[in-house]
Amino acid sequence: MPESPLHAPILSWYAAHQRDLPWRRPDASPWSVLVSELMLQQTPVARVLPVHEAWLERWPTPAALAAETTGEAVRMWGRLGYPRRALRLHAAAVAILERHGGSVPEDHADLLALPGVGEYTAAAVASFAFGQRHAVMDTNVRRVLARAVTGVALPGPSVTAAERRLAVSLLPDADDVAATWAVAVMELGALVCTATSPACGECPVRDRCAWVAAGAPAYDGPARRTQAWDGTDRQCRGRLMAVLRESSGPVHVSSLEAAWPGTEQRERCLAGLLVDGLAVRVGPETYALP
DNA sequence: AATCCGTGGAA
DNA sequence: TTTCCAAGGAT
Repeated sequence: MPESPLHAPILSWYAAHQRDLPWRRPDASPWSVLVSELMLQQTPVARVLPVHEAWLERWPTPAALAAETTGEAVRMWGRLGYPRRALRLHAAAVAILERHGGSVPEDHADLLALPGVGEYTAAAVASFAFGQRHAVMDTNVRRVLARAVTGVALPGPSVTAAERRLAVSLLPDADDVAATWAVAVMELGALVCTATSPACGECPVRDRCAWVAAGAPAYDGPARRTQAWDGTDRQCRGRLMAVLRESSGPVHVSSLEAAWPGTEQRERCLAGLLVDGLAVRVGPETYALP
């Protein structure tokens, strides 16, 4: 289906309201786009901006990053969260160098094969960096389509086949238009059709929105489990990683003990960090970034 | 398929 | 203060 009544209003809205983000500029490299996508996984734009800028300045190409240790990548990652993404980005740089001569691949399947690149990120890079026609399904797009087309407040916990069919059916025919459509719907979800308090008064398709037409009914799908935090392994790992990150060299176990009092959990989490490659043991009682 | 994996700002 | 959640991926 080439034409939908949603297309023109959303494309016009995007042309007028899009944010000026570094990875969207005309001179942004595919590498810049790929780095941004890894950083933006589960992480707000505002926190990504400064790290992305420093990252691209230090490592302007995949080859430059591939020449570094993984520890430097983890350190530069800073407090973005989910530091395994830094390892994956480094591994992706190595793979790009080895398999693609140092250039970010254009092919969706090649992108998907890179560490840290799943279905969403592969489609996003292929679309945003190379102007291809793909269904780019992130949480923003899913929410916009759930409301505007399906008429429900929020999408379910995982992408369904029906959602994917819907997204594909809405793709404009032309590659370049489809690529702009993808980023436009995403931007609408990020700026207007937000999760908690959507600004329907500013929405270009409010008069066509199935959810608004239905009276904006509350979410009634399966319960969305909220992640626990206090006392979890994730919190413990975060504390340990912060100690390693903030030290210029190896740290003694006493520093790690000071960061997390529970011995059993601390040792389990430290072992996990070693397995993940986020930390290394450099002496009988000292640890460091890899 | 369900769980795990960080962080910090905003409501 | 507590809760929610922000351009997901790997297992």
